[in-house]
Amino acid sequence: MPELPECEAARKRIAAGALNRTIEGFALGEVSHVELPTESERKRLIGTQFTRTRRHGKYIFVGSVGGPWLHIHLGMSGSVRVMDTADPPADYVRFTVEFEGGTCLHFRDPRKFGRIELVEDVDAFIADKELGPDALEMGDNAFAEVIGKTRGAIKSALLSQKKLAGMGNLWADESLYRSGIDPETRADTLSSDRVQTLHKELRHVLQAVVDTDAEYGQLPDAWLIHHRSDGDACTRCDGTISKKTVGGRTSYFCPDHQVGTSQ
DNA sequence: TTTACTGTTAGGAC
DNA sequence: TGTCCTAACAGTAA
Repeated sequence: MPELPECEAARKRIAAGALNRTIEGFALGEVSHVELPTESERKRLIGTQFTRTRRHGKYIFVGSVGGPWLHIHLGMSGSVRVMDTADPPADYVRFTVEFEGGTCLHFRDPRKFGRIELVEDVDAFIADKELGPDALEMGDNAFAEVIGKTRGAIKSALLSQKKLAGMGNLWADESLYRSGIDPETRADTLSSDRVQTLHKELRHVLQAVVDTDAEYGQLPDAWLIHHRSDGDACTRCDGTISKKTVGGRTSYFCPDHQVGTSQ
């Protein structure tokens, strides 16, 4: 379930279990329609070790000083796990990095929207994709500037990886819920106070989820994440949760306390 | 059997 | 030129 916090949890799992081990080989699962490193790219990595990780938004990188980076994007349903080679394999494993000593890194991807590729220069990659600043590292002024010149819905703006990298559907809804902003509100009509509130809540949401390693069960029951269904009681007022489509994505919100900008 | 889905992106509309 | 929106991608689960 990969938005920024889920990707950060994945990065931490890789950093904890897959660094400083010599790469012995790779295994491919059922890989039609999945973007993976070519055979010659895989050969380049054999005998080397990963020594560091990076993450920008939803993009995860594993690499070594002077060597190429393995870029991992989890797509809509991807996940990674460090396992013992002897452990029973999970379903939908598309790609496995096998390390010396019986450890391996599994990339699972049921819906095949994820991808793995070799990248020489992470900063150039980020520039090439035109990604915005990482959502957790963006400054107040930069956030206000980007939101202030967006004419579309605020929800769509939050989801645009070119404006800020890392927000996804769930945590965008959660941030707007806490901020009392209707997801359909035109971004450039929000007062600077409301933009500042939104930025504060957005960071709070992402950081709190990062702190639980994206274990949703550890998040407070009052969070929208536990009430994403039509007709649930709002946990912040007397309203009722409803849903609508904004920018082509389902948005859960409370019409009583989440309001737009009045004329 | 039908419908929805946590991400990205090409192509078209404005 | 730029910004925004929609549909499509593939597979599963409710």
